[in-house]
Amino acid sequence: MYLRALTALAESGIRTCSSEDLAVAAGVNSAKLRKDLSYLGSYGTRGVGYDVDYLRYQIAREIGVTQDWPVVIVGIGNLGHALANYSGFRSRGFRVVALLDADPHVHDELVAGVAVRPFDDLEAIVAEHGVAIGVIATPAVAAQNVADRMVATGITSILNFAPAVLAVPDGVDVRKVDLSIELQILAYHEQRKAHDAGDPAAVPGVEEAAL
Amino acid sequence: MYLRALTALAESGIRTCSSEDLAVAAGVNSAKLRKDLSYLGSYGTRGVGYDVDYLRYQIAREIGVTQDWPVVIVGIGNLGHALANYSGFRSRGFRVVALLDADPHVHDELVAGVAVRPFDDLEAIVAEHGVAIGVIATPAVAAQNVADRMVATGITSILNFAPAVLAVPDGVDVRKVDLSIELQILAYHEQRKAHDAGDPAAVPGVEEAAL
DNA sequence: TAGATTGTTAATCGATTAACAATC
DNA sequence: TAGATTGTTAATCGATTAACAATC
Repeated sequence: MYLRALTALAESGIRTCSSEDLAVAAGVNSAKLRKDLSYLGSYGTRGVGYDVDYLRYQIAREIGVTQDWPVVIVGIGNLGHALANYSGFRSRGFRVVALLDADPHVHDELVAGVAVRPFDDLEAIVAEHGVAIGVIATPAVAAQNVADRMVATGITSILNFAPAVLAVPDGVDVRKVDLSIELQILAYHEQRKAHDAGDPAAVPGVEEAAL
Repeated sequence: MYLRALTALAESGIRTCSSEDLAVAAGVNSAKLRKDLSYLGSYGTRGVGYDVDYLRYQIAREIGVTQDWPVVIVGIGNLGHALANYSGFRSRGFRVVALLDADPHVHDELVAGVAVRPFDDLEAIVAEHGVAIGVIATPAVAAQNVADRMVATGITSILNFAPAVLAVPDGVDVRKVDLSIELQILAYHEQRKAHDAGDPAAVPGVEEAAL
């Protein structure tokens, strides 16, 4: 987030910024920002602030954004399509080297210039490209099996879009993105707003303190 | 998450479960689960556990999943397409009532059976359908303007897929999903793994304690 | 009654933030 | 030197979890 905010600052011609400036741009508290940056090193100047380009470079180097990361996407439904075409991945060093799907009907179809291949090609593709990161965009029922196969082939990081809890061995990182839970959380708060406004259709709720 | 885990349990024929069972299914600690449920009420039976269907009903009622939520999606690129087609929304009570885009080239195009309309139709659509939730799937530069217009029309919950920090008034909820930051976090950990394994190409990192 | 499991308390843990000495 | 701002400490806050009395 800080990297992104710094890039935006640089693009608007700003060469130097204070922790307060950057914190506002990133939407966080400035003390938190300074503490976070302190884990990377001491890249600011007291009384002056941070050199935008220099800090950008240091953060980019630290988080490995300079490397090229080959990625496979499994499950080429609507979401898989969108992910394959998502420009934000490519521009941040992620290269989609293969799209896999268990359904033969979509095989050889071109998505974002890449042909969809059978899921059983996973091992060969991971070995060929040195893939470390896999993306799961399958239905929930298929996700654990896909994860198991990914782990068996040596993938150690998984981005899971399927609404399922994955069991993986130690040393494998899983991050989960659940689009409909995000909407549900918003809907819950909407309902609470209606309730607080005295709408009689709203149900009695839990303690606000718990939220 | 608990609701989803309970649904999965119910579908596999399980009628009763302990907090430990449900915690495992949801991927959390059982003490946390019991504490979370305690905010809703006291729906378990000591010595026995929870009735799956009863607890499902209570959670569903509490989070408002029984209601129908009209939603507008702004920005019909790849991601907007995928979101419009995403079956997980419809099945959880979210109804996409309109797709909006500023680009006239995509107007009247049918996506998931819904015609894309001009962004300027926002006010009319929100008023007509009583929309409270908006989804932003535009490029980052357009996001703040879209959010401002949404807020002006009375939308009070925004799901933001654009990589931008949105400024909104108090009382408006924003949730942000940033797909490439998720991948970047995985890539960061991958880099750390390579570093810890002694790969000389890996850069020196921050303290593990900070992660 | 004995065993099991909840609901809740209190302890622990970690993240956030205010405050300020260091220093440009 | 005076003003500004970092880097870091210590306080605060909130979330997680262990432990256990309540009770089925």
